[in-house]
Amino acid sequence: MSGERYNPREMEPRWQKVWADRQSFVTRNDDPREPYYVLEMFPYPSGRIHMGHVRNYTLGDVVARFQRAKGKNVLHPMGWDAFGLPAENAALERKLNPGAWTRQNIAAMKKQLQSMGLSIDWTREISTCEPDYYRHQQSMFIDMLEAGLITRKKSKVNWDPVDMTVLANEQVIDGRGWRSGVPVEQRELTQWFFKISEYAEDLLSALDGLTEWPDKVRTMQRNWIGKSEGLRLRFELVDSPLHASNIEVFTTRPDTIFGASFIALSPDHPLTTALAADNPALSEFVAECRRMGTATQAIETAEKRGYKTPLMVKHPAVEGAVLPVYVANFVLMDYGTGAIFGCPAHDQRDLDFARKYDLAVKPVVLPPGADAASFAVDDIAYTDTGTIFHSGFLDGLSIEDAKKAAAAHFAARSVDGQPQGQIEVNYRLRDWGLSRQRYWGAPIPMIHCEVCGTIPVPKKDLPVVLPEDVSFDKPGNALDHHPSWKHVQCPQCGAPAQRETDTMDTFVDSSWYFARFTAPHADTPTIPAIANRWLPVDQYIGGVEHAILHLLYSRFFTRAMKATGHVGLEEPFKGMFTQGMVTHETYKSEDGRWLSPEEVRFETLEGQRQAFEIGSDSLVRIGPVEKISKSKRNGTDPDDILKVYGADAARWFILSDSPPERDVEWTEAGVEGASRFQQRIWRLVSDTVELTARSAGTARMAADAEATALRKIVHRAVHNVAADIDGLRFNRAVAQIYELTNALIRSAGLVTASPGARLAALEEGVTCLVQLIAPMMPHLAETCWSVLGKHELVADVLWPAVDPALLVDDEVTLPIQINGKRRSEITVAKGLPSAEVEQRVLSLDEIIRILDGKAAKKIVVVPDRIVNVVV
RNA sequence: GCGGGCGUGGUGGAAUGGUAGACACACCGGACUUAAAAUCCGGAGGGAGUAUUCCCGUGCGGGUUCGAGUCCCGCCGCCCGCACCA
Repeated sequence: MSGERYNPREMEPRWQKVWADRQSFVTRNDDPREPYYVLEMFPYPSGRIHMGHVRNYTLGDVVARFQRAKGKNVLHPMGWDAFGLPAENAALERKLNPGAWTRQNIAAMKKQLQSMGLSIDWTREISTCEPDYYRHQQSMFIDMLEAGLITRKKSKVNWDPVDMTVLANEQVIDGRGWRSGVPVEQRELTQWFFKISEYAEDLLSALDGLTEWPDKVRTMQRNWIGKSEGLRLRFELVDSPLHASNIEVFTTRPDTIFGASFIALSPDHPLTTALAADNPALSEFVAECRRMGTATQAIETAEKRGYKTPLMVKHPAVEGAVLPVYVANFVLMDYGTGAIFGCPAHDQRDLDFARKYDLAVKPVVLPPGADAASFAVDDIAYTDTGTIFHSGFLDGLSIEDAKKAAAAHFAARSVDGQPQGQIEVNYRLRDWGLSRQRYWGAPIPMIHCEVCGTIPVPKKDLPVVLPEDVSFDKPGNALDHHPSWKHVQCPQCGAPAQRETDTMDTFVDSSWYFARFTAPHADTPTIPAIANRWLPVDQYIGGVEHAILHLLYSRFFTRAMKATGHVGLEEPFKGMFTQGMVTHETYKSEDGRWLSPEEVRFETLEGQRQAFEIGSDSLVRIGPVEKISKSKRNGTDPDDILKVYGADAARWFILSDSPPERDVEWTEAGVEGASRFQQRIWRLVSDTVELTARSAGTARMAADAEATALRKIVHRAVHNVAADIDGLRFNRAVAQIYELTNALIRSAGLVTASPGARLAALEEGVTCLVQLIAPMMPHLAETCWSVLGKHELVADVLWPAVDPALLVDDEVTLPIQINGKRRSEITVAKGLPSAEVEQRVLSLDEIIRILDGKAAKKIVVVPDRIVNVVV
């Protein structure tokens, strides 16, 4: 037996079948054990899994299998984020039916995932493109609409005038449609919105409670929500044309009001629009600003430009002073009030603008230590701390105090019957527009009736099923073009009416799938009691690219589901983990073609690794390690790797090489190493079984020192590996397992001489080793487990119990430092009093020699850790 | 510009303020073999020395400490996110 190699290709499908037949990973909601929910972000069914998926699902599977071994009732489901643009593109480019294309991809990817040996409960599989799923989403949409969480308003979209379609921002390249190549227009459409902005404060403050999330993600969300506290300030117009008598601005720097030298309006401000109506020059300026607006990258470098209007406002704090009103290209309509006051001395943009249009630059914040008489601002605005000066009643105050004083001052005055200044909190976060003028998405369950208005589809008529007999011959939304689908009778008055043909943003689909998994076959969106028992997800794992939108939307949606009675909690994900990317070397031929790893072979010549193109044998340039991408062709197909090395080797390698939050470089050598390690374990297990068989009947002797030493190593490894898996430090867990394996192999070589206690310790160690590798290399572990003569599955066995007595040593080896440099060491009984340690150290021959008669000034003894002699 | 992170051998990376480089990959040497693969044993941060051993070493410069990769201050470099947000 020991001569045979372990054959993953044969064993892996076999165990996958055993797990499936025994329903090993089917999770019951009424299982009394403590629940544990681990979830990886579900994939978009593009057709094939990639290395990022392999990493993501391996990480999750280790957690799932480990928690199962710890006795938890583990929920580890999988589904498909199945709506989205690529299906429509496939329809356009290859004349495929989006639904058929998607379902075929799902089938292929499911097979691939299953070949990875993931411990997934496939009975809970869901796919967002099936009416079974989205009918509940439609029903919740109606609930949320009725609860006032959804609104309908006009909003700008990118419109491709040739394809007659709305484009996502990433489909706009240099201001042009990605397919048509024509300039994109901004169009106003009436669209549905989730009122996420009403939850801005809650979503922000609750971040503090998400202690098991990466700081990076929390910070990104915080910035995205973008809270800023300031003052809404009203400036009286000198003349009041056009029904307006004042201009409202938002500022976070009311302390600098005495430095104000102009007012700037957004090109989209209502007052601008009114002024432009009979002013062609202004309306041309506005149009120009809009054209700039689409080319997002140009914004950073765009010059500050303005148009001076005939309007003037009164300075709110300086009697008799007036300020000019400009329309400026850098003022955003959808933040604050769409108007600002410019204080050039203390804001870089305002300064750039003021220099261009020759406006006053009056410093009002004096830097510490600067001279009030001579301090001036040149080309760099002063934005640091200081003392307010040249500012009337604010003089001498700190910035913070001046902000408060200004707020109080303006609150007490009134303009047009309203306070001149009001404290206001603004958020960058805007409402979540969920309408997509797209076919392949969940239909929004609304009906437009000329008589009754826009009304929800009655719940009894749900789902509003997406028709799959569609044609993509015409540009635009295929759903809108369907000959019959949108024509319905109004459910209220019976008159002919039209369905809403917009579909929901796919982010809606992914904002609640984690809740659906808890009761995937229920005929309501959730069964609240069950959802509440499973949620929040204990450990959610995915890429950092979803750090903002998906996670924020899910956090909002969970709150909305709570408000509508579908769950009883607000935060969906207790633990969040963002994995790093999978990278690979890049290869380029001499004539500049990217080569895939399969097209390259390597040789080591005089210690130098060189690459050659297979076939032509011409030299290949080995390029930098980069994220795996199609364009650079530096990816390996997971299928090929699984076929050659097996799932376990791939899993093991991807866990072993880097901490999971960092990028990992996929290397052939690395996965080969994993494969070799697999064989070492297999040999160790086989040898142990053989030793046991040969020594049958030999009397067991009492434990000797050797046996105890081995047992200590084993128990320590069990303890440490558990702690490392718990902390998601898989690379360290792997290192621990390597050390244990090395120790066991060494000891297996010694056992032959004297069986008995040592063999028993070896057997215990090997049994534990198999259990330790089980979460990571589950197929190999099952094979070893059965060879060890166990009858149950290792997947069903509890994590080995650690004997605490074996974790402590009765002796410790302390390093001895002289002046902080390690010079020697001493082995003493654990817990030996410091005074005694000190005495023994000083009487060591070696220490006496090094000290060479010099007296120790001080001796630091850190019990059971280290000794430092200071001379 | 703002925010976050990271700098340790040839490489990926270990290291509650306490022996820097665990473990692995790659490499080198040896054993086995007709040979290769596989496997096993051994070596290895840099420098000096036959050697016991000594000196230097965690991006750079300071500081705190008996003791700093780790903490503090100031730089340099790289990566990521957001960005005309008033």
